[in-house]
Amino acid sequence: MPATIRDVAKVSGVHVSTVSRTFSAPHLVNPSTRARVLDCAEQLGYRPNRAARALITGRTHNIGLIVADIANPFFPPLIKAAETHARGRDYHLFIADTNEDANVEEELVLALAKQVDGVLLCSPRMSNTQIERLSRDVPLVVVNRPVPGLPAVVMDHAQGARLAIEHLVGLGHTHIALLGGPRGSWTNREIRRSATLTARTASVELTVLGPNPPNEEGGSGQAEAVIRTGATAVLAYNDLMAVGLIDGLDSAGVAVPTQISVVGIDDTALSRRTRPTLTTVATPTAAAGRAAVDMLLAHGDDRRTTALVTLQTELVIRNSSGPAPTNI
Amino acid sequence: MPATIRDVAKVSGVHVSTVSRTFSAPHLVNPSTRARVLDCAEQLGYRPNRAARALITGRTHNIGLIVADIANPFFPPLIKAAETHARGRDYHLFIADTNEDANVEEELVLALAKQVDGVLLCSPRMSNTQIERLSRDVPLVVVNRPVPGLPAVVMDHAQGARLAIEHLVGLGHTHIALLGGPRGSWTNREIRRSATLTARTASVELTVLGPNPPNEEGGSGQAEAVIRTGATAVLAYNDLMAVGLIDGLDSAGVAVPTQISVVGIDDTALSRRTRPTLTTVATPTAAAGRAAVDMLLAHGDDRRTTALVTLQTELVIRNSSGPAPTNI
DNA sequence: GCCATTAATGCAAACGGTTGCGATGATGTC
DNA sequence: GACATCATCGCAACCGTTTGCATTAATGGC
Repeated sequence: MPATIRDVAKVSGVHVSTVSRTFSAPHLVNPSTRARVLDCAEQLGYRPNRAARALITGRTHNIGLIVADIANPFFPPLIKAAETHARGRDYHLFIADTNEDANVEEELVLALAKQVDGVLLCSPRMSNTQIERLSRDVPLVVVNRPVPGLPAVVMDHAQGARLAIEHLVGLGHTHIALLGGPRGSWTNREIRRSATLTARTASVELTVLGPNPPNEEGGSGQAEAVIRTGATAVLAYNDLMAVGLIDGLDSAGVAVPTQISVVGIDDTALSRRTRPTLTTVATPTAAAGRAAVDMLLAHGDDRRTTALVTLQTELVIRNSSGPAPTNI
Repeated sequence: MPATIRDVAKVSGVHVSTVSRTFSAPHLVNPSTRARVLDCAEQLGYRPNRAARALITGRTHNIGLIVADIANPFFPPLIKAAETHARGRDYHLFIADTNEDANVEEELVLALAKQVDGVLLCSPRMSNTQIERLSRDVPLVVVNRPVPGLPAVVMDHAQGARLAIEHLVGLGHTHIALLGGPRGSWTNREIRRSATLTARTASVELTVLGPNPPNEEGGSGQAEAVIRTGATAVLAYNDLMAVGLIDGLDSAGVAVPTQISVVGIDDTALSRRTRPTLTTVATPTAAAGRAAVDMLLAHGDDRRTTALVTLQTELVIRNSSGPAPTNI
């Protein structure tokens, strides 16, 4: 029913190849016939079928984007940026949600492989081995985790953790708790490593808690444990946990930030909306989305590259952190 | 490089059509040869190219999903539900963000048309006429707005507004303000109509403000105006505006809910995280996503159908609403 | 033992485009 | 005016798959 290239050819009285070239190689066709063809195409409402085109060119002009959980407020800004950026380059985005399941993840990459020119793997749960195997089927760019031999874009969490700890030290805190995230998370290891180092350098005590699930329950459930440590400040694995922790402290009658300061990571939209508003480490999620698209489009078909883009983080000071309470 | 149907045919010593049938019509091929073919396919890592298949079958097994703004917390749960539901039926989702732009919206539908079996249009900004025209190019299901002659799934906002107003009346409020949303929004009209009717029936005063942008600024910016109305309770167009309004009231030194009660609409994840937690009308977004996918898959190719699914809403009482302040 | 069925497979034409090659005519150069 | 060059366009094969039809062999009924 929809007009094909043959319909346009018939109406405009030229061969299909000429119509094809009018769209994909305009400089090869005479301006006057090109005008005529375009006119007929317009008339018939013709639009090239990109899937058919992809069959022979090998380029679909589609990009796959796989995330663990769309509903996690960390991802939408990244997705939005990637989508807009890709569309500006005439690419469309396939988006899939794995529900944090590594098997679903693998299946999705395989299913998408033929329909896209590459896949953006955000915070993958698969093993490095699995990921490397998949990279033979389709170009991959990993986001939020470095995978040896594959292009990746990561946030400088080491820097972020350092900034956060230094901020707290500057406020006079001498005992800080680190509310760790999920086991096996590269980000978590980075934060821990950097926080430990920074605390040691500043000669303050650091107590590490975890692993914990990276959501609100993972924060609220650890409120008691945090209080028991005796720390006067906490750095949480992400904003969700920080917010949950504030809730838990609130329920336990502990005031934030007067009694305990709390710092999150990610600067999700959430952090501006809570009471108190959340001091947090801003990770450039939108920039990460754009960078990932760029890397994919740049590398084209040479799958194996060691390119690693590290994006800087930034401390955003709001109301959940304050001076250490003075001992009486 | 990736194995094609011909490679499998060559290795297993049968014709390509037999290989094809092993996958798309297994009952037509001898069990023993089928086993052999499957074996070879497995060996070669063969997976059917869905785009090539679509070229001849006409079914891509892809669904387009177009939203105005992925970052709006209303959408992710809807997207997630639609994606999971679709994948369970062996469909994948193309997702695109229009940045609230009607032209981008139209362009996207056209661009996606050939690559999908249908498009889910969420809260479209286009005119009915535009939408109807597009429905000739690709099957459409509209979400969050009824379009005559097209399948649609909407929330029962009239019911929601009634529940909210009745809740406030029950708390003793006699003057309520309605913080309206964007001009041209069907949802907004529904809410206004129902709120007005309910208020009249209960003999309480209702002051309508707006139109306003449907975000936090649209709420915080109207705080002064709300105070001037003298109302002791407010129903906002959505949670985002409600949260913004609470912020604005807070800055103006007005306490929620002791001086003014605030009720939102949508029950986004946000509403549980703010202080005070937000009383709101829950709209079943996940169910809407699933219903939309079902309608699209059910109607198949008979484009024009008048099916309209209306989903029930529910009042969720939290801490931003309370008894009307007693006059001294 | 013959004929009608049926199961299993091969053949080849599609689907909607792209692209290397060759044909044609026009142009420029001397 | 002959020849090389070049712009323009048609021809046909091809991308990976499906599918109606033809072919073959095996089966069943009598």
